[in-house]
Amino acid sequence: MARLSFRDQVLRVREDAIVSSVNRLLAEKGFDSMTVDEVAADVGIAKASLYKHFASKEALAAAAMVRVLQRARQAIEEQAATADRSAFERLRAVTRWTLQVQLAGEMPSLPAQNSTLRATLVADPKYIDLVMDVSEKLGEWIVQAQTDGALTKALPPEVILYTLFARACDPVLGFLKASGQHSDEQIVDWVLATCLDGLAARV
Amino acid sequence: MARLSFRDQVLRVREDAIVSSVNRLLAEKGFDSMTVDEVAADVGIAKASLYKHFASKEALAAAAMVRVLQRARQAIEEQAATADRSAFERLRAVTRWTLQVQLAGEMPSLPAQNSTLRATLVADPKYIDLVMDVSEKLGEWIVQAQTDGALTKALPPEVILYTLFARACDPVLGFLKASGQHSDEQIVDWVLATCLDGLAARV
DNA sequence: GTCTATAGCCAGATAGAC
DNA sequence: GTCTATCTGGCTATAGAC
Repeated sequence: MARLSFRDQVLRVREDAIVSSVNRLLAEKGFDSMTVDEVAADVGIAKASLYKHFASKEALAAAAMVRVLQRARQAIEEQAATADRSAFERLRAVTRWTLQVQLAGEMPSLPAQNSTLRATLVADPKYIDLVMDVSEKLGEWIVQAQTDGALTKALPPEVILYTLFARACDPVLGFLKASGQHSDEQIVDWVLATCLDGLAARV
Repeated sequence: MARLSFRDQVLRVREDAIVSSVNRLLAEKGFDSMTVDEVAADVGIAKASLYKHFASKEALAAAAMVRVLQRARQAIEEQAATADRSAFERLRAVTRWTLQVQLAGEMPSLPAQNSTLRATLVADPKYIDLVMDVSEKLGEWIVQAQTDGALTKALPPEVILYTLFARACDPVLGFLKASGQHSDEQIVDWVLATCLDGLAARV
């Protein structure tokens, strides 16, 4: 990690505040409903200043995605560092982390259809590298857990990986939270159970 | 069903064509990205004519939701009419129907956060009645299937109902279809399996 | 009820002074 | 790099002739 000048440190801190606001607003309202004016107001700077840091609204969203993927990779590495834990248990822990982040309103949600947004994302090497890195590490655990007999062998690893990724935007969490009758931990436990154990009774 | 004059029949057919276009565009691009200009062009009439039929863009979306809910209720009633079928089998059939509709690009997708859209929906008695009707019928089957021992008793019926509803916007279907390596039936079978059987191995 | 033309608004992005 | 002020385009919705 290169030493940063004081100037650059200030800049880093400011950009971090911007990404935090974007992350929260993306989780709250989604990409289309979020406006750059809101972001600027939330950070407390002028809109034109925002554009000195990020080239476009899409670039703001990409930065938020990079940050949440960095957090995900960190969560994965923490699991990788644990001893005496099976691949299945590690996958379960990372999935639980994902659900907790979403329930806490810290998971940015992007529309899968927006083409200019997708173009910005795939043109961002940081984003691409992180997605591939996270996919690869989870993919290894999935194969291992299938070998261990903990995960079903009836599904291809690809399907399992996508199903775990999709927990980041599972609407059931929001439904249950909106009902206001359950604790966050209870909600996470239930959704984790639907994902891993399924709805059909286990004999 | 009241007899309709020829004039009203023409009108009915035209509005049906409008709702079809809205339904497809909502499935394709989502509510925010869909423009009223596109809808008018797709139907082949002027935008001002559209507004003679529907008061707003939100009203268009509500009409599409009502239609897909009517289709859902019909699918439920077809299951209810079958003999020698358990509640669990009926739920599985309806869930399969939902996944097929989504994979076929016929499931309108609306942002859960948009407040003016939500206001239009909850102000529409047709929409509300259909949601309650569908929920009630599925809820009865869920309780029955739990009593039969086919669905897990570890989850409240509410959680199971939401989880089934969420299959209407499961992104895994689109991911797998985008990979282009699997048939639609294969994709539906896999996602249905993740939902009902879960990812963990069954002993 | 259909059309053309346009009003009115809002959001993304920029100009230019400091 | 920060600001104020503005441009530009696109979108919802409507006016008004036929």
